[in-house]
Amino acid sequence: MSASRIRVLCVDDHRIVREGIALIISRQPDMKVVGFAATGEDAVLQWRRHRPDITLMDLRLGETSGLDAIRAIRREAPDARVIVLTMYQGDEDIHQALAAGAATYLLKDMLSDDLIRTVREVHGGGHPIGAEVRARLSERAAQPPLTPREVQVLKLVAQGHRNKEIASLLNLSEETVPVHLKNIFAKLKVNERTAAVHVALRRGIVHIE
Amino acid sequence: MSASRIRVLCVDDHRIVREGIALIISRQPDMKVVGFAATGEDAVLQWRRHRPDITLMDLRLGETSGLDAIRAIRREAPDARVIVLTMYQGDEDIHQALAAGAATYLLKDMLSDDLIRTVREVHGGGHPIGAEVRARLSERAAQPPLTPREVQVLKLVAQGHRNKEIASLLNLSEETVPVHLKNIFAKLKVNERTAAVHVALRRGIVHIE
DNA sequence: TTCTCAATACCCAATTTCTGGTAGCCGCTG
DNA sequence: CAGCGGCTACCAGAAATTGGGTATTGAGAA
Repeated sequence: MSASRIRVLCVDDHRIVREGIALIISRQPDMKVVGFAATGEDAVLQWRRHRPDITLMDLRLGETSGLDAIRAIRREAPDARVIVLTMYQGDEDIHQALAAGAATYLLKDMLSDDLIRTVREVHGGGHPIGAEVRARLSERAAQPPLTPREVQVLKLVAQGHRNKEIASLLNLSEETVPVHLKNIFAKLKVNERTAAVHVALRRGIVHIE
Repeated sequence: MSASRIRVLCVDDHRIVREGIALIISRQPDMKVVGFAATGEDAVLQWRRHRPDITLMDLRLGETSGLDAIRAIRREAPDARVIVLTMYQGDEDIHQALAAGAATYLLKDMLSDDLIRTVREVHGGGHPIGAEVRARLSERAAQPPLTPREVQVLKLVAQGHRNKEIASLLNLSEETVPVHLKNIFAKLKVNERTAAVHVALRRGIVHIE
């Protein structure tokens, strides 16, 4: 065994995918998989235990969020190198992940050779951002961002709540919810709640489940 | 090389996943991957070309649907053995896939050993249905099914269209759309359109993109 | 054939949502 | 400190949705 293999932690909520990616990594002479995790909490625990050189992280891990795991890991070790590897290509997903400290963002529709190359580049300190991901980021930069409160309201709308229920859930006056919605509609360039939910789902601003 | 390896066609729109699954399959002495496809159309073409013993098929292949591919393949060869391997666990997804002729339905959150075992069982003519999948199916059996027209209306609602727009898109009177919605609400046990969309997304009755 | 069901269309009342304002409070920043 | 943005609250009219009916047509099953 060579002296300095790149040690990889593999985080994905689908066992088959974890095993497949592990096989791809393990075939490389200069890499090895040192641990697995299926949830955000477990990812942080495994990271502490193994202190990997690279963490391959999916977002949306069942109940928990890979985003929170990235933040927790980077808080403990600001130079930790996390590569997001996911199927979600919403501009908000991408922005949030990179803002949380991910070194780069990969879509699962990529060749394993490119994954391998990216692991080496990030291990060497690089931040290689693909063309498609870059394009999504600049799209997002051109859009007005929603405030935290607006996102909160939008999530409840996406779950099918009425304005009255949302007001009650957030301890707001019944008159305030429509105000937030008005601003949300303007920012998302729609004029009704179902359309707002549709746009928000596609952009990764809110998620199902 | 042994005389009769199980010949597998691997259909998934994510290259990394395709390669990972192919590695898992190829490690088995009695199996080999004979082809790949990333879209529904390509799946049918590759199936014709290779006539595999087993097709591992994801649903939701970008634009196109794995469901249509299953139907097309089974129409050409009613004894073709297709295993659905996907992350979607909506009861409607499962029901549609099995109704289209899939031999079984696997969730990606499974061990590779179980995948391997299932491939052998299906190749031997079995229809092994997992406990979780079976549970979802019986859930669905207890629900009143939506009619084709109702699904059509619901999809347009999920895209953010108003009743007036839906009526226009489907060449209906403006008065007919609310009737369909009333029936949809009753069947999904909700009382507003956003809640209906939420339920429909979780159950796999409609999809985003 | 009779019966059921999907699909269509119309009516009406109640409720909710949408759209336009104005305005106060608070925390942060230049 | 002055200004800005985020969050809150209220008002009011217009538009859309929701929930209660009834009824016709056509296709397919009993």
